Amino acid sequence: MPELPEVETVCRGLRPHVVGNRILRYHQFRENLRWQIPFGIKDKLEGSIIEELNRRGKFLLFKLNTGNILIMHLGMSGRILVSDTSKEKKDSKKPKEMGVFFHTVKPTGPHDHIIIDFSDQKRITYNDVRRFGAIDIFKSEIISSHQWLSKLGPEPLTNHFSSEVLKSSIKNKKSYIKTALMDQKLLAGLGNIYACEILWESRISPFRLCLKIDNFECEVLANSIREILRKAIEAGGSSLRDFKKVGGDLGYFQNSFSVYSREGIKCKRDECGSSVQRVNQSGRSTFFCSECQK
DNA sequence: ACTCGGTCCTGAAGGC
DNA sequence: TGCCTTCAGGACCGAG
Repeated sequence: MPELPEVETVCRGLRPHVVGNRILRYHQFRENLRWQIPFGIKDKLEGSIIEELNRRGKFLLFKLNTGNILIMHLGMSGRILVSDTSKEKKDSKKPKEMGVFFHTVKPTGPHDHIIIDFSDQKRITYNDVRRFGAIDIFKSEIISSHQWLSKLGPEPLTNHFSSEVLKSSIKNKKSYIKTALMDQKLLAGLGNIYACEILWESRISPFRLCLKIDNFECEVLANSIREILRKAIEAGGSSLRDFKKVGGDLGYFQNSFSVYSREGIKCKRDECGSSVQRVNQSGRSTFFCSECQK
């Protein structure tokens, strides 16, 4: 689900709730998401304070005061929601089982897999229908040493990325440019939606081979990448089916899509009389305008 | 070394 | 109504 703008939106929404906050309780309701959740994660998290929350590509990085770093990926359908348990109404009709008041936490909705309670009664819930998400915890001075991060390409919105960097990473590739844009080793954070949108903006066909993209086109592409991502973040990401911000609100960049999910609809360029096509490319739907994109 | 298709998982939508 | 197929924002893995 979430590409860079959605993960950035989650990161910004979550940050004021969790940074400086102490983790009181960690609860998980299954032992795996995409992969096994590491044993011992509960003990490493409980009692520690979150010092920083950052994003790298599509990963969220929670830096703890213990030196541990919690790393999360939302996969296709992962969501994080924040709630305030002090405001929830007490369930007075709840039977007192055997007169014992064990503090048990149960998932509140289907596909709630992890709940983290903080000392100020804030709660974050990780929900993931398809369970392609992942979570790990590790300790290292060098964040990029983690295997999920070590092969990631540059961040598109920093000065580690430029048209020259893009050019040098694609110049010998035989694959389609669209496939390359979605390759996290090349560039961190783009997925199917934004790859389609960026190519339309750049007027470049998704079927162009990387090695045939010239310097000028790389410059156009690099500018579109920065521009589209910046606008999508500003809009709070795109909400199609699963994505919601941490407070439950929707992003609204989907209203600005030029091609994605617009099969059969007229191309957004006024001077273009053509309509958006959808084709299968390397197993993913590609939306594009064959008139404007060459 | 590089590239591509299959695969994991659940649920929504559409055709018949 | 119900059953079946297709599709979905990701990315690892193994075959070629």
